[in-house]
Amino acid sequence: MAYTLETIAKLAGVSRSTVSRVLNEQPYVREDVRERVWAVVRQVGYQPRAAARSLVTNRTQVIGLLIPEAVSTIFTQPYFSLLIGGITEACNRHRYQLMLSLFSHRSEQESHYRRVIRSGYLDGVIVASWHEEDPLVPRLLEDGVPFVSVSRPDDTRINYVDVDNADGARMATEHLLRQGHRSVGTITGPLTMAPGRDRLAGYRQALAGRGLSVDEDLVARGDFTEEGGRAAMRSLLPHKPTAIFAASDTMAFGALQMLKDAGLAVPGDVALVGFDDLPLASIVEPPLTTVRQPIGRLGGTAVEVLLSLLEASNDGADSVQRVVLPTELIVRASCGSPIH
Amino acid sequence: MAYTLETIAKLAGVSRSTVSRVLNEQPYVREDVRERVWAVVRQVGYQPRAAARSLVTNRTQVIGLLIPEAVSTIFTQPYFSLLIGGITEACNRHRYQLMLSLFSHRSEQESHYRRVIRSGYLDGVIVASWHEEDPLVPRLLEDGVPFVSVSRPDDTRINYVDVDNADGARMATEHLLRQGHRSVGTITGPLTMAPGRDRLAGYRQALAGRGLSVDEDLVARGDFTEEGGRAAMRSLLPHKPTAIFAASDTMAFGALQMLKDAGLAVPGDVALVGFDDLPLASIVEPPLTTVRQPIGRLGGTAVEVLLSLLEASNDGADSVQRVVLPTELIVRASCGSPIH
DNA sequence: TTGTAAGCGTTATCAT
DNA sequence: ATGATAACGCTTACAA
Repeated sequence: MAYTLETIAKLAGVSRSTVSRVLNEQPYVREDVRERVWAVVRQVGYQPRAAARSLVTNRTQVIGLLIPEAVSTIFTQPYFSLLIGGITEACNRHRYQLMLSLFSHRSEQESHYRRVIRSGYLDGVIVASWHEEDPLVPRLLEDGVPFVSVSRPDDTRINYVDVDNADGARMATEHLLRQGHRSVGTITGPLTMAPGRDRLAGYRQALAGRGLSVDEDLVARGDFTEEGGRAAMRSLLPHKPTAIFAASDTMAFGALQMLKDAGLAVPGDVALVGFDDLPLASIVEPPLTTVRQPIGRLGGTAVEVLLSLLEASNDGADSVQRVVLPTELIVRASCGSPIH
Repeated sequence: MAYTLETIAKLAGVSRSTVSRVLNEQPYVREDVRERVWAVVRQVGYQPRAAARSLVTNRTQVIGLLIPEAVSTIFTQPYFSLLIGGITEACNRHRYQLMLSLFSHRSEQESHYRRVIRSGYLDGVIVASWHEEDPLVPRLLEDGVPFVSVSRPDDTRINYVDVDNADGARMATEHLLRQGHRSVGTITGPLTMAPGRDRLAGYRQALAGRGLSVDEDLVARGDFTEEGGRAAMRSLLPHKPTAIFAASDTMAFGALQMLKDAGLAVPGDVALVGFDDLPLASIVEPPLTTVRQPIGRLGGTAVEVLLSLLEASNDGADSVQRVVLPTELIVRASCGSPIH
């Protein structure tokens, strides 16, 4: 039932090696032989065993997507869906497979790491949404596993793709300032993640650019989740901001709910700008002004960078790759009309 | 650098087979030897090569999730996120890996099938969101690949897990009828998918149960997407339904937008009920009455059924497994207050 | 209880 | 241009 190279070889009247050559599109096979072999292969629907092949080539044609975050957190945030979509599409294009590795608990991570990474299942890895203190990334580095991060890390040895978070945040905040707002608050992401820090930095830059000092009471820390956005907004209310830059749409949605619950109108009482431009951003009431980041493209680019890394590791070349994609301010109703 | 069984064997002063026995928790190894081996294994951080192991065991500890639908379609529907979440969690629990296989184009499917399924990458497969005319499933059946569908198929040889779609739709429609509505329309899913057909059947049952005949003008065909919901709703407007049962929340959201655009109030002018209970259902304005299906659990159960299949294929047992989970009507504001 | 040796299905090296 | 044959790293009879 299960065909092997040997079977095909016999049927085609050649040797194993010749079949292997044909299958791998290698030269030095006579044209008619090549065709004869292909004919047999197609006829019986032969497909080489990946395990056998990988045992000798040390390649699996599989890359992993590691997201060291609770499963529930991940899939309530459309960000990840879009990211995975982009990654998947790129994988298909390059005929690579994608292994999805999400850990609910930190404790799973260790056993997972051994089982999956070290057992040679994967040619390389894309790491998304990791915190600086996570032991995973240093370990990948140490073990020499080819990987790319989808956010800018502090460590300069790490390959990454990211958007210009600070710049996006700056644009968003400047837009609010241009509308005449002077009491602009922000809901930050987790400051253990570079995007969280960078977007906060962009917010500060915008204020500094106008010669304004940052009122630390107007800086509330969130965690990129909707619930976090609600909580942060609640803590900001007493300080009466007239505008808020939330470091993610999801947090902005939470803030929006909180504002509604508090009887405040958006943008009438408080203007609101998010970050991401999730599909939902244009649907909520009022539609959310936000900083669009090309999340899908981010994922696709990560794949491409990773594959180029795998290529390079064949040659021995070995320079760090960094890709930064631009963001774009999408103005909708939630920030009020321009006052200039 | 890369340790093998041989290395460990030497370091521990035993043979390859003994190390293998220890690693696989087999009996007939002296306790002190066992400990000596483990010590070495841990010390050098040895991890068996998956490919080598799989070459001889014919097992990979990897299952695949196949979704033969455009990537973009998939990830704009939270249904899939929740499903994948449930699957992932179950995989982690059982120490299996998950390979994500989504095809954008039908043409990719064929090459994908060969590369991934037939090359022995996977022990088994979960298939979600497939249409009856899709050649994929018959092919899996023919090739004897262990798989479970996450929707009820027509073919009785297929293992599946699903919710009771007809029952859920019946509950939803009956609820609308109980409120006094007599002009109840429906937006169906694709009728090439069992859930689409079953939910329509449930709608008809409910009407029949009240001795009402179905006005076919009030049955509009959708495709489970938001855009499809909008379009279907638009086609229903001329027939002036006072209530709509949409076969998915996502379509209900689309319908909701269409109704708003048409200047109709929900539930004032038209009552609306969905199906799924996505997180968003409770957030939209007005909050959506809907039929809750335990999507995550559906995914987890699919994994469990699949693994039991893999077990069984060792023994030779081989009966079709079917699991049907219950649904629950969640009443919110979008269907108006009960009139009884 | 332990070790020896024969595969598993490929690729890769060497002859021819 | 083609065919033996030796790896690759593991499991699993079979012997001891």
